[in-house]
Amino acid sequence: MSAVKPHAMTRNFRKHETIFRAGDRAGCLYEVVKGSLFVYRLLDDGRRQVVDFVRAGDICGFTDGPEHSSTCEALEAATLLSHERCGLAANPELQDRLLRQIDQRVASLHDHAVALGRKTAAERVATLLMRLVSTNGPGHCPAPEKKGAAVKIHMPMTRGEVADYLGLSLETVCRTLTDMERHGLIAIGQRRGEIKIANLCRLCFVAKTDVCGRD
Amino acid sequence: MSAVKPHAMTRNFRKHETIFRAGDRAGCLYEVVKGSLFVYRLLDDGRRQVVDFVRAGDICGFTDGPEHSSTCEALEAATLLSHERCGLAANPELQDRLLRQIDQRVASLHDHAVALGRKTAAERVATLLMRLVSTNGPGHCPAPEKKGAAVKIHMPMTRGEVADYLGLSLETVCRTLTDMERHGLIAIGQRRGEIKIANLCRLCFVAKTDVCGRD
DNA sequence: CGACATGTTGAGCCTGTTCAATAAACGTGG
DNA sequence: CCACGTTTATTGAACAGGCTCAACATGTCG
Repeated sequence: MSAVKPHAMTRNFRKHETIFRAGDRAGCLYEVVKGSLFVYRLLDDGRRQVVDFVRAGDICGFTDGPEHSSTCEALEAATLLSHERCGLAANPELQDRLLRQIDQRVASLHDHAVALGRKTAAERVATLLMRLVSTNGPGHCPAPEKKGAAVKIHMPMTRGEVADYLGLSLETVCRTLTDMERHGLIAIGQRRGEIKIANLCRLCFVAKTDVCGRD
Repeated sequence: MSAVKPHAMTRNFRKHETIFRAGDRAGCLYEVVKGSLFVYRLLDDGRRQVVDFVRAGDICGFTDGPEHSSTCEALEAATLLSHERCGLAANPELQDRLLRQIDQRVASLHDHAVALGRKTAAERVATLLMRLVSTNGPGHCPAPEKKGAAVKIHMPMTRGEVADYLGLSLETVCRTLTDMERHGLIAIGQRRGEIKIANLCRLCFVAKTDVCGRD
């Protein structure tokens, strides 16, 4: 009903399609309905930092100033709801969701800063794997009912993308995953993006996420 | 007038006083009127990451879940407005300010992620110095009217705090600052926290902030 | 099936760390 | 205002984690 969501528009994106580019005029906020995106920045010499993963339920498109300073790309096929910023005032229901999103986004970005600033390569990789498990937001044990159980996860990004997210080199990500497999922490499937975590709690311990220790 | 700001309360904090601690129940948002704060997280082994600096006009206290996962401390004497979260719905004027803050906070956290993940020690230090110059938000040249001019700044934090913000060791921060002084980029004052930037554009170039290159 | 992208592994190097000693600045009380 | 203890800053030397460059293997998709 257009009365409820005055300026919302649904759009589908394929893997690797661009949602917005650094420099684009920033008129919209994007709400992920299905799939996932990632947001990155580039330095002129080509260095890249993935600053956020955005998943179903999350909102992105935030930017200071009239233009985007980051680029946003679909990590896998995704469905988005785009909301005109100018229609925000007239949409208190979206405002509500937006306010709830802030806490999640900020918490996620804080987690990321801790990983980038103070964690070792193994801790960073483990942290990411744990994040990929969690269906609940961060800050909750991803699977409290199956502590210590084995879980299969899908990692939709390449080693290079993981590296650029974790502030590591592609090779270090590779080596770290191989090491984890050697130590029996995970099993890397033959199909790309398939990883089996042998023991959640053990991985959580390596990640130093502090989440397991909270209860 | 209590009708305008139903649940707001002004409080003063001295340098190093704690605003909230990790684990505290998160009932309030804090708006900085004067001074500045910093927000950090600790790992159990003592590693610390400062995840955000919060300055006049900024809002902090965001957290996923019912408890704070970070600690917030006054960097220098500060005046804060605390707003009960439960009163937010009844305060559209604050909601507006809050929505505008999101863009700034997220942009600042993204900048920080780029620094932590992909910048060298010198680039990180330069980036911080540039941030301390800017009275305008990030994403704008801090002083477009005096490109290339000398500027005096006040750095209210210790080397250790800078290090924990930039994901470096205290010693590296020291050495980097000394190097910059040797190269004539900055002059470190005899009084603590006093730094003179010899040439803004040169420092901006070292910071690889991309801000100077935008126009 | 073949071409191309992605992933894995190795060797040597470099940036930033750690540990340790010294120096400078601050604040307090006389 | 100065002496003294404490905190913060600086500098040096050796080490190490992660990077770079390079070769090779494995998947994937047309």
